[in-house]
Amino acid sequence: MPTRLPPPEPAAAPRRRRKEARPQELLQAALELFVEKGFAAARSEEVAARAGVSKGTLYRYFPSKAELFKAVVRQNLSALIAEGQQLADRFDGPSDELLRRLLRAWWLRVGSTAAGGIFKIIVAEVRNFPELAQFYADEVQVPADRLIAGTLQRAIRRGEFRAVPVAEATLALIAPMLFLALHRHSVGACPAAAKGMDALAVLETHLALVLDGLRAAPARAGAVRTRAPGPRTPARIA
Amino acid sequence: MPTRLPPPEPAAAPRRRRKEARPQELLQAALELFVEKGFAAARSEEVAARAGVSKGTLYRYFPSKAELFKAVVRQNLSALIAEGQQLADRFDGPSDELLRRLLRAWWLRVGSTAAGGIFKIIVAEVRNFPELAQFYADEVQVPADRLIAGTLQRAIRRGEFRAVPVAEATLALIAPMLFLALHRHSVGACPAAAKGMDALAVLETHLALVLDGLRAAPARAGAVRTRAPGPRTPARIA
Amino acid sequence: MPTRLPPPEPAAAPRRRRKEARPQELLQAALELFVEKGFAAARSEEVAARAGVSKGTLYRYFPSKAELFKAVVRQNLSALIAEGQQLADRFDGPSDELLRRLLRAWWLRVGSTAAGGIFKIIVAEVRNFPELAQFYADEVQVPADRLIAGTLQRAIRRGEFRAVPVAEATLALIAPMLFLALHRHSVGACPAAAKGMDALAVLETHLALVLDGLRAAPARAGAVRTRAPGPRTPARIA
Amino acid sequence: MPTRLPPPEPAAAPRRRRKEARPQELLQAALELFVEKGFAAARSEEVAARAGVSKGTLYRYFPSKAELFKAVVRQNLSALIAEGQQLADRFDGPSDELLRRLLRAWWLRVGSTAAGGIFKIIVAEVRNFPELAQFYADEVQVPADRLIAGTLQRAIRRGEFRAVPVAEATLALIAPMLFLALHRHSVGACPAAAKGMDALAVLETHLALVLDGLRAAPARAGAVRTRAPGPRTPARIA
DNA sequence: AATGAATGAGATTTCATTCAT
DNA sequence: GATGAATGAAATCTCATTCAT
Repeated sequence: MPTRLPPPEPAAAPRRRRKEARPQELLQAALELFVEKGFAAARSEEVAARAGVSKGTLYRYFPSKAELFKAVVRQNLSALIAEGQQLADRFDGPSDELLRRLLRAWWLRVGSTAAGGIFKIIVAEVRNFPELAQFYADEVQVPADRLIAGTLQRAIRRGEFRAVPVAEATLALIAPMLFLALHRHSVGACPAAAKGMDALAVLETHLALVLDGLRAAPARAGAVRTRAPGPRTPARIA
Repeated sequence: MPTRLPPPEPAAAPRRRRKEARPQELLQAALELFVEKGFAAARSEEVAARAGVSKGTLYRYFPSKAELFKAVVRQNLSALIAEGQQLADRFDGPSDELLRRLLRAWWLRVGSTAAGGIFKIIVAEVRNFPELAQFYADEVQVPADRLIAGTLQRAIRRGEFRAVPVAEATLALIAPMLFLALHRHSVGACPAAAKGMDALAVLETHLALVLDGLRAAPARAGAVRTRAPGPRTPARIA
Repeated sequence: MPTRLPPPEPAAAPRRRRKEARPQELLQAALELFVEKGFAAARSEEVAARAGVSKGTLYRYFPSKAELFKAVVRQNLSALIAEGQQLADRFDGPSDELLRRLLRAWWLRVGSTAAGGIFKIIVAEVRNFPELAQFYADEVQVPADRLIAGTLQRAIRRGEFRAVPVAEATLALIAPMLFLALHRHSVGACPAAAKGMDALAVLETHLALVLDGLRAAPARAGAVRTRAPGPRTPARIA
Repeated sequence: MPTRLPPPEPAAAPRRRRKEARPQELLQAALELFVEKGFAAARSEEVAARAGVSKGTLYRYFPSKAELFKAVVRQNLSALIAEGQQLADRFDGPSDELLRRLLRAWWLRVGSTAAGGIFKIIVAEVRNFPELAQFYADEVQVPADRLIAGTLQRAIRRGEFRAVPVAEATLALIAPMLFLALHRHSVGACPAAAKGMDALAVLETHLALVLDGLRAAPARAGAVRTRAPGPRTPARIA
């Protein structure tokens, strides 16, 4: 649970200690505010105010709003992906176990926290800020995709999963988790649309279903077709 | 079917027709632009320009940007939901067939078209525009939920589906579709992150897996647990 | 003498007429303010206010402060240079007469008016705004130099002037005029340093001296050496 | 002699010397930066950085940016003027020789060095900083004018020069030199407008011409009129 | 004495909305 | 009815100056 920042604490914290903690405090405030309002709508000044400093101070630490956002992304997503990749590299148990671990860790540390809101921002504003689009692709999308798709391929290679199309399966695997994260920070955060729901329950249901469907065993053959025979509409994801 | 706006002076269409077609053209232009840029970032003037009229004219038809957006939502989502509800009300075949029809229609007419971008806008900006949040909840969320959740309940009542928690299952059912729609209009539209993928393939895979998992039959009992026994983290969707 | 703009004149001028006069009024206000404060220090809002409109209106007509400045330069300098070039092209009297006409016209229409202040701005800020530097070089410096240097060469070709180094002579010719223009808008405009002086007297003195010195006749040979024999310090103008 | 600042840690200079040299280094850095960017646009922090100290230290030595600038002016201009005045006071050779010495010294020690850039600053920014205007008038303009005008009067009194209007002649005398100094630090420093030219050649040409014209001898009477008989336009230098 | 963290006024530019023509 | 000129509230970012350490 993201702990609230303590109030300014006028004299308690000596200058020196404050200064070292500043970037952290600013990043935390920025994460919160970006998630609440989005990148464009979040005002730098409010980020600063929430971290208990003035506008000018924010700019001492981060040269622009865009760089501030990048720092938020790095702090909250990059580390986790790197850890996941390390785990995957040395893991030698069954692949579905690896997948479960990766996805659960993601949910616990990202999806269910404020960091999950970053995806809302990306989804919402990537088209308006090409610089951020590129950054996100390089810093998050590519490594994360390599991690999950790589794990699926490992599973297929080891005969644990059927030979499914990897890109599509990757998306099907993570879509509900991302969607839940998105939801929590948008409609789910609105009084108007509030509707209590157990996110973890949804996720577990989803995971159970999908991992089950991926399994190599020929159980109930034909019941699950990887590729539907329907009309080939050209609905390609750009 | 969404057609491109004609260039400023289409000799074919006499002035009379243009005038009557105005609202349509404005709505179409607004849909496109809102989806491209988002609600806040789309400029009224550009909407007007894209519809071939002036800013002032736009305001003659819609009293504010917010009302324009509402009209876009009504035109593109409300009608489909109503149709779906009508279908559900008089349908008496198997429930999974009904669900397939509803979801396929949604994909064909919303998810795979510009209208699907409305969800991106909602996800991104509800929190910044409470008025829109309320409107969306009333106009889309509640009726759509009633339609899908109602169908699930019908299926359970008729013994076609197992007794799953309806709210969670509804979400798990629609999440990947919404997610794909979102994706198409955000990361998927960015050159930086372009990655060809067959959306329909993802959807069919997903539908097959999930509907399969929902079925009442005791097939491979235990393989799919509706509720995971793991630690009950309080990760409730707000 | 630059006539002051009339006060806003609330109802007298109909919307339409105002609109057509706007760019002119804005350019006039911009010229005045740029000359008073310099490019960087002049505030867009004050330019607008001086033209009797609001900040936003200024930006309807000129997309940025830099473009506004360019428009001011074009209006006040480019036209005169072009006229001068035309005169030179069809002039067939004695070259010193041509030079006198060119320089007097410059003084009357630029040097002695607010437009002369543009040189102050260029001198002061060209290094801080490379975009303006390039613009000025292309739009003013090169054509003006061609005009004057060309005239000197014509004079030399026709045997009217001695074979002086053209570039240096061009500078020596215009330096005092530019300097006077500069002076009028800087130190000369300060109460602290006010010192009445007859600009035209200075100029005529200068012209007389220099044109006299340039003449081809061998009068008092040696009295005026084009190039001093002193130690060749490498004091080259960059 | 202006030497480049040493890099941050010059082993050769012990801490002691550094400390004593501080004001010098700061003044040198300030001169360079003021000349490059102008008074308003030069950032205090960059001055400090260029002198190898921190912002705070700069403020320890000079209480404000304006005072720093004044110190730069005093160091670079006042001394030379005082020297010139001393020379003039005890000089008893021909006046044109005195003038040549004064102007050449000025060019060698000011016009051709970074100090010459101070005039660019004055020209550009006096109007925006009345405090500096007053300071400059008192500290530079008045004494310098007294020196040159005094010398002219001496020459006239001694019958060496004709009875020219002193103020105008003073200006005509120094204008090209100032102009060249200005030029070197503005347009001349811009790659866009670079045009090699021999500054000293221009100056010598000018000096030769003007001193020649001033001479008392009735040489070629009428060729050089001190005051043109043309229409008396009221083009007075403010 | 020296540092550099902090401040906050201020500058350019954007855009929803109004309303005279 | 249609137009587009005009407004002015914001929002990002800069920098001289102060002062705790």
